[in-house]
Amino acid sequence: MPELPEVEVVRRGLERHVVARSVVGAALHSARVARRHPAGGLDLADRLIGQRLAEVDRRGKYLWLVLEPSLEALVVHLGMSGQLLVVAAGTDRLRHEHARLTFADDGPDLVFVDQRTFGGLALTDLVPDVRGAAAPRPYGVPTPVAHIACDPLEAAFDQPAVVAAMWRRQSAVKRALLDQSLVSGIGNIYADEALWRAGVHGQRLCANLTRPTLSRILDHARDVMVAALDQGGTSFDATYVNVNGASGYFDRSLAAYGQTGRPCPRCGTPIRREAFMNRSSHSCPRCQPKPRGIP
DNA sequence: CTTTTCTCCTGTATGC
DNA sequence: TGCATACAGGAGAAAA
Repeated sequence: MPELPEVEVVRRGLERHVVARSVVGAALHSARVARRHPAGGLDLADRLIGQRLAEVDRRGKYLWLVLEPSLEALVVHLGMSGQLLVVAAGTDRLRHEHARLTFADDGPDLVFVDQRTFGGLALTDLVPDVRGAAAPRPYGVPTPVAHIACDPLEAAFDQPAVVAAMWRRQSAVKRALLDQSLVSGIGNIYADEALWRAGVHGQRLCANLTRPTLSRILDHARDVMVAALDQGGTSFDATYVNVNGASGYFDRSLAAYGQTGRPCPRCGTPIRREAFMNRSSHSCPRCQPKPRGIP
């Protein structure tokens, strides 16, 4: 699943393959891919044509291209299975292809592919970046990103403030890690890994943890995402931007996520899987004891 | 305001 | 073999 490291790998690929190019054609193949664009897919496509992709930026799992001359943003969210692929101009439509941009230079097309269709595109205004005001972005951020918190890799990420906000919460610490308005970029995989590294069960209440412990969990979240990014970067193929290529290699380094029944790398106890928030949580029964009152 | 639950989607794996 | 069911889960709307 694309979380922060995978999205960053895609951002770097776009920087290399599409930034500074001008859109000459845009096709949206399904209404659903533009469902977050209120004016609809035709409007989105029309407004892209003739624009230059001036810059690519990211916050958490959101990705966007700054358009010139309109100074709007093409916002991309990959959802669970979205991919941006750079393919030779004019190649046949791909399986699960939902959108395609073609360029004035007759170079490769940019294709949005998404099997489970939780991802999508939108064209929105750029607004001043309030959340990241400590390290402002020259173009600002797209409207749908304005309510998203900074991610742990941003210069403007204020960890003491995030720790304080978490500590005030009456909710499970894993729920807080997944709340993109508190800290962005963390999904189910890296939440489980960060909690395993910290030796904390995800159903512990934030308010019952110490602030140093919460801070340590965020440190681990950052560390594990940087480690994944380092490996994703090495698996990047020069000819296309591939989300699966980014996460595939790091799979071998996961200690908890998806490791049900395998020995905990720290103590050897089999990793358990539990249902939480309508998804799966993976943890070590010995290193991450459950809080009281949780069966 | 804060916190939780529900819904969207389809390919793959598993069970009877 | 065939059909039904569970599962993967990000994010926003709706509900509590």
